[in-house]
Amino acid sequence: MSRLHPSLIIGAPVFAGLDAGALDDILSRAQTVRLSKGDLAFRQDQRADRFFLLLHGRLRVTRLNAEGGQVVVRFIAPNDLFGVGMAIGAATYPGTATAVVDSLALVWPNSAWTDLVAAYPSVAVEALQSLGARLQDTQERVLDLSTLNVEQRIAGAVLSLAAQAGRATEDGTLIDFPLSRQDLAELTGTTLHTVSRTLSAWEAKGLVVSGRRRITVRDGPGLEVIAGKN
Amino acid sequence: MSRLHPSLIIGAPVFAGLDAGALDDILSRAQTVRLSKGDLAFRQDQRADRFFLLLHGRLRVTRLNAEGGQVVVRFIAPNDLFGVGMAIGAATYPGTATAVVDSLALVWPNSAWTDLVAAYPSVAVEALQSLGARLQDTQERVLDLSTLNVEQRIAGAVLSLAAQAGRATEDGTLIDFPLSRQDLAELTGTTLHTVSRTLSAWEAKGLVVSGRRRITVRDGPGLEVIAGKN
DNA sequence: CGAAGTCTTGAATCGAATCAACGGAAGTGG
DNA sequence: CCACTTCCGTTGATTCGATTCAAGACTTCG
Repeated sequence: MSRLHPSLIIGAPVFAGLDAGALDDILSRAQTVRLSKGDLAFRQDQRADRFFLLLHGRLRVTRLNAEGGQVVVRFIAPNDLFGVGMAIGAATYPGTATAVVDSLALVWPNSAWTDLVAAYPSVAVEALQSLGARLQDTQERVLDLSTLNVEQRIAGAVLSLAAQAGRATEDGTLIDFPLSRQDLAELTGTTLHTVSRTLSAWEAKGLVVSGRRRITVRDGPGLEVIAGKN
Repeated sequence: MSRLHPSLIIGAPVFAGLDAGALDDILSRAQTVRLSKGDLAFRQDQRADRFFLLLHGRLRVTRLNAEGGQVVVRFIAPNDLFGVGMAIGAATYPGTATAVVDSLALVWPNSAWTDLVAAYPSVAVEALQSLGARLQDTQERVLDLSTLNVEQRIAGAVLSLAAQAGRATEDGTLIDFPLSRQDLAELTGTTLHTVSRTLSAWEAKGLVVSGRRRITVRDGPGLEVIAGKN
């Protein structure tokens, strides 16, 4: 097996501020996993015995309830740490992580977490910050679900995805991974029908251009007015 | 100022496993705050320069959005750490904490956090776990808001409050702090009207007994059937 | 005792889900 | 490479749960 190069993880916030030796040490405990489109990194309720860092691609994390209802918890971008059940004291993964495009990740056994935190305390601090940011986001989502109507929530979700994964094109900002109406519905607590109608209406007004699993934002400020967060 | 006794914080999970000397050291940096019913521990968007541990009483944390919509983020119980903006990298408090009964808390300046984490690493680990549990709860709430109807959500909220703050009485399990219809509505993303109708219907079926800011669960299993999480 | 806060209940309305049918694009296999 | 199937999206019609509007009763407290 070939050595992994430190440049792989130098951009990851969790490992920010560590020197080359530390990065080497951290990498020496990792393995790489390829995930083809549709493959799972882990499944909900499975024993959480490994954690991951996404190097390339995009993953969707979903969570199911007893009656079969499903929500999209989040989309994982490169340099995001995920599946850290151990660090937060969860025995099993709270959701299912699916590759939405061909992806590449690093994996560590859970035992490495304790060692890493002990050897490099900044890792725990960074993990705490990133967890805090996720808690904030999730609380914001509860607020949105409780106080905004469907159109406002969809606008907010599209804007935040465009900010997270936008790529400039001649048409506007393209959300740079395949995103279905169903995905957007599960992200905003509505149905694919309502999402479809909403996007059609926006397209008629020139706010977005959208197609099969593709959305391009043409008029961000216009969407912000709809989202009504300021 | 009189010395604070270690027994005050011995029950707090964040400080679990520390010896008497450590607890003394930690307490020596703290001050106590009394909060009368209705007082605020901190206000949303205020600079987060202190963090707290609740010793006695109950606090409600709420969060407002731009249009004046409000949700209850959580209720804080004794031994809970709260207002830890600093640890999670937030410059300001993300919500407002109000005492719902006369309460007593310990306060530390933010600067103490860095020192504590450095001197007692288990504090960071415990904080990570408790933050993880809160993230889980909040994600569960997103799932509930997205997939359950109002009656199911209210049932779930009542059951979880009874589990968190229940006291056995001859009538059943009383939620042991003042909880208005409005509070429950802001916790479940509905209106006080719908909560009132729902509780009235449940009372007619013998599932609960409720009155002004009081709810007693008479038939927990009955509510669990309604909540439908199993 | 008056005033503010909390709760209840009826009636009307409305936003979004559901039901239903179809069109088109992408992937699969012979 | 074409036929078939599956997946994804659109749009209309209908229904329904929950909000909104409205009025009044009860409780607590200064």
